[in-house]
Amino acid sequence: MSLAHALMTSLLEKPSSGYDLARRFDKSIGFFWHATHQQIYRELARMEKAGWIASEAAPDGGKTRKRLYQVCPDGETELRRWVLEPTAPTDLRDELMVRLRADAAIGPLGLEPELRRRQALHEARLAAYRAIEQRDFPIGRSLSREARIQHMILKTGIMYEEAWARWSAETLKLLAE
Amino acid sequence: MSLAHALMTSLLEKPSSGYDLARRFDKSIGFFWHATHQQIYRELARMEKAGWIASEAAPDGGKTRKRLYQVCPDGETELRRWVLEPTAPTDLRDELMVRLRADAAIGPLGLEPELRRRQALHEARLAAYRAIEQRDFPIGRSLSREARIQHMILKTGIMYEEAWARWSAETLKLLAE
DNA sequence: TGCTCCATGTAACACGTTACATGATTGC
DNA sequence: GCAATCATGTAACGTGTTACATGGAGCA
Repeated sequence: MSLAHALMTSLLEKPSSGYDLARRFDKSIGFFWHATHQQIYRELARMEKAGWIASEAAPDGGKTRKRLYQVCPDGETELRRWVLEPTAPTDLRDELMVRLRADAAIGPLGLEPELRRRQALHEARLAAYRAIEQRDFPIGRSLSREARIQHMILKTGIMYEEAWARWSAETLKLLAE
Repeated sequence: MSLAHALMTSLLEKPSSGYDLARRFDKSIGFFWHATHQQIYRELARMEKAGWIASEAAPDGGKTRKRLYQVCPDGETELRRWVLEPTAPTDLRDELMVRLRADAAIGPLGLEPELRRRQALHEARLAAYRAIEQRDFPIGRSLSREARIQHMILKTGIMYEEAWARWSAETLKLLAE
């Protein structure tokens, strides 16, 4: 269970509603970790029951049903404990790899359009990340420790999309041979 | 549902038992896509019920309970259909990223040992993949289309582990600042 | 009035993990 | 005889996805 900890990390920086979390889930985490609102509401309910977070009606005079969540001391203790647990690396596990392998076994089946689509998709994301990088981490500005780590996380997303875009191009070349 | 299609791809190349599939799940897929034997047995049962695969007792004279599965025409039809479906890219979603983000918010918490552990882990995998590459795809040998695609998939795994090893090193440097 | 967005939720299901169980074969 | 490995399975649970539902607020 790690969605809970990801949400607490977001809430630590800014108390938010489930709806807000669902939409952004926090800039530098949400870019590469999507969660549906159902998942988030369910998890928030569990966390509140466990005493990790607490909620109050949003300060809008009861106009909306919005609830603001924030992290309790127990939640931060739990987060500190969890951070130092060992992690298992995430598998690659991209379906395109399986399709490619199937194409090798019984193909050629015409994967080129899909590869071009994927390449465009990764390049679009790459452009979006780079725009954010220029906006939030301009060159030559000295940054706090926190900002430097956040920048590192964004750069990881950039590296990831670069790698997939390059991979798509290379694989297209291979299929064209 | 894509485990089914991954399994069929493996079975197309070599009819196998659930046990065999669980152990190797096929070289160039299994390296970066792990599945437990329970998942595989459950999936094989479903696929047989759907008429995608068929099984027979292994030709060992009933000595073991081993069953050999192979792909039926309906299964191959389904696989061909599935291969051309559009794919969604896999999220990065590595827990280390969340831990790092939490460290930025409430840290420093001492993530260095974990990062060194992860770096060593990725480098070990990298070495294993490279050994396989040298064994199965020696330089200067001309390869079939199928082998070239399989080589591409292995190289993807190599790129992936390289990227994570490099990332670990860079992040360690950042935390040491 | 009707549309879109805000904001939260229930229910059912698919997929993945962990624990436990069973019995046969192989090797020391 | 005992342990390890082969080979298959059941059960329970945790996480993630999809469909559907509800009602208020803001705007043309």
